[in-house]
Amino acid sequence: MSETELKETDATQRETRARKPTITDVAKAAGVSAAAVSYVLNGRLTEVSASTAERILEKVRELGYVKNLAAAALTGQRSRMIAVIIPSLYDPQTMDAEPPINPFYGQLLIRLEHEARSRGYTVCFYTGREEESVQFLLQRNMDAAVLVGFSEWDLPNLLKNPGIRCVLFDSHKHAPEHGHVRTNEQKGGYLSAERLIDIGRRRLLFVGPRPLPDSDNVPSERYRGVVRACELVGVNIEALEVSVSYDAGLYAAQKVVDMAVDGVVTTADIIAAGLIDGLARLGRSVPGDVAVMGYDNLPICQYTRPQISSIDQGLREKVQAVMDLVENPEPGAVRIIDPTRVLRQSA
Amino acid sequence: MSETELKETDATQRETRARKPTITDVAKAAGVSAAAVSYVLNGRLTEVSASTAERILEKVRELGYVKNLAAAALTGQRSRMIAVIIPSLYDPQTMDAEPPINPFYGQLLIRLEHEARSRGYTVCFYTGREEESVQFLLQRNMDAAVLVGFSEWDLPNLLKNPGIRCVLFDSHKHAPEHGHVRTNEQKGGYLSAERLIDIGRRRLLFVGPRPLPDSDNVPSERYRGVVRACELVGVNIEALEVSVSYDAGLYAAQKVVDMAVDGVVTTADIIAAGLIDGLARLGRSVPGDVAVMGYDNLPICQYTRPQISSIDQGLREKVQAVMDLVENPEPGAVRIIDPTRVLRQSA
DNA sequence: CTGAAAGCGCTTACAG
DNA sequence: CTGAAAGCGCTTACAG
Repeated sequence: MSETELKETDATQRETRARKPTITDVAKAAGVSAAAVSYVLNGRLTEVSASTAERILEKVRELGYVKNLAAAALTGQRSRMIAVIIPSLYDPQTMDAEPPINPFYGQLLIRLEHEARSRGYTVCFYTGREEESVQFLLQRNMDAAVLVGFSEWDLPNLLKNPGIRCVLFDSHKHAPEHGHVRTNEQKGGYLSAERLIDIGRRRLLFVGPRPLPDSDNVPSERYRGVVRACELVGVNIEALEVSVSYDAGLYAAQKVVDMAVDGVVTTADIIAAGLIDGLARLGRSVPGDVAVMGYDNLPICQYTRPQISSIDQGLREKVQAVMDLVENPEPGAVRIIDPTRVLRQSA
Repeated sequence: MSETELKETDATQRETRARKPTITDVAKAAGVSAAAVSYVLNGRLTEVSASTAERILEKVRELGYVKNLAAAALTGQRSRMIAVIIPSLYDPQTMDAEPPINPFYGQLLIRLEHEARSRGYTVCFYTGREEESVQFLLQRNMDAAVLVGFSEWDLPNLLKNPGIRCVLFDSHKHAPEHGHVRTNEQKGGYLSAERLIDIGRRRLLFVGPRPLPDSDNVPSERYRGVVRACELVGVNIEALEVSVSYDAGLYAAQKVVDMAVDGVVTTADIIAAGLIDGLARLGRSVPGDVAVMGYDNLPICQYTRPQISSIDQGLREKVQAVMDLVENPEPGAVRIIDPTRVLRQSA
């Protein structure tokens, strides 16, 4: 019995075919081997004659064949999936997502997906605990994890796991095996304070997560920039520790009044939004009595009254840098993007 | 030569092992077959003795084994990945994501991921064109696609492809093969208009995407609810067509003044935010001269001055309903969630 | 209760 | 230039 006969028998036995055509279906239809189809699909044109390739591609179209990427990934290829991990989204205690979520993360996700897709990547999104995210990344065979804004957190399991490639985004900790993308935070702080000084403010307050003298996390770096700007002209500066939320800004308003400051550097637009509202409630005018700088340059800067002057962190560039490092990892690489100042009404 | 000897030879030949342990590695370490490991991993405890299971689990821990879900999915299992498709995120012409993105989508994504994860699903996120998304879903073997807010768009390739399970979110088109989750839009419109009427407004304007008499898309349904509320008390109502953005709201302000209305129903908080700012520029007070209702009850409702009274669409419940339908598909099912009214300052 | 075998859909050397 | 074979990591009947 010849090979051909055997094959035909096989074919007839499987009358009821799975809905989704496979590479084998295409191969049969085109009268070639699965290997040939694979070659054509992967652009290895030297391996197949032009006419066969043509025939194969026609069958691909005809059958509506779509490659199963999971199967392809199994043979040692990259999965072309990346995961965005945002640990700070939830209250770590309760893991509850109920309360105000900084709209910055939505922006980031959307921008990142756009850039990733243009390069042929799919983005998954994960907000669980660290230990679980290690499991997740391994299970799903992610090409890389983009770790967003972890500050004092340790992520030893993630960072040390040799099977996981990471790109640290807005994270101060240096991981020698991984890539890093961040804004020049000192410059951001400097630009912010400088504006307040330029418009004649002399009693400044920094409002945001606590800056630490011996840390290089985001708020600490920003504060450093603020201090630098102040020292240049001998202006007074203090710091008020609050969390990153609208309510925190609201709360800060009373302090601002008590301390009789005339200019505030915040570390987030949503803090600024809360502060502006809080000050209004206390009968203070912005920027008249107190000038306020935001940070991130989110759309909400336009929505508040007065509109928020802010620092744009160059998200577009940062997202490109992230994908560059995903595609061409450079262990220990640090990409630092310069922020710019966007003036509106609040300062 | 015995089987055992052969196996040992094999083992020694692969001294340099892949970093990530496989089911076979675990099997070898535990001295059982891969099948046994698989059974234990999948909780088929009847197939394996308790002592063997124990031994296997120990090795799993010891080796740090993590299952490759892609491989598992290959054997006909579900991938436990879902994709959130948001076609309306970009300008369909340019596919450019630059300009204002409604923060609602960020909220939705984050909530959905939370709910999905708690049920063991991973969420991917996709904003490409329809044709490409079909390809994407098939390639990635997604269990389901959550189609967010498509209105006049046709998605024939997506909806008709038998290989793709969809859950339509806030989409008016009825797809008999798929599940649907939406808000009771008529009620939302009704609640919004009712509030304006309650506070004595008699010249109302509906501001949002154009409502159509013969359509049951989101704005049309909301408008219907608005009209119903107005007819009950003989109040005048007109409609102004704008896109969903802050700038559109800003633009609408002049019209609102020209038309001398005293109450506005918008279809989105960001429209309301723009409108409020636009009215302020024109020297009108909100809610004094014009009362304004938002829609979605986003965090930004707190940030504006005055704060926006809005309609909460019950996102939490909706997200649960979506996942219910992902797990237990009911072709043609429609889950309708009732919205609630949240009063602040703007109305 | 346990193991060997076949298969999921793809890719990659390796012979012809 | 083309095809048969082995393998990726897992699961599932099917014999023992």
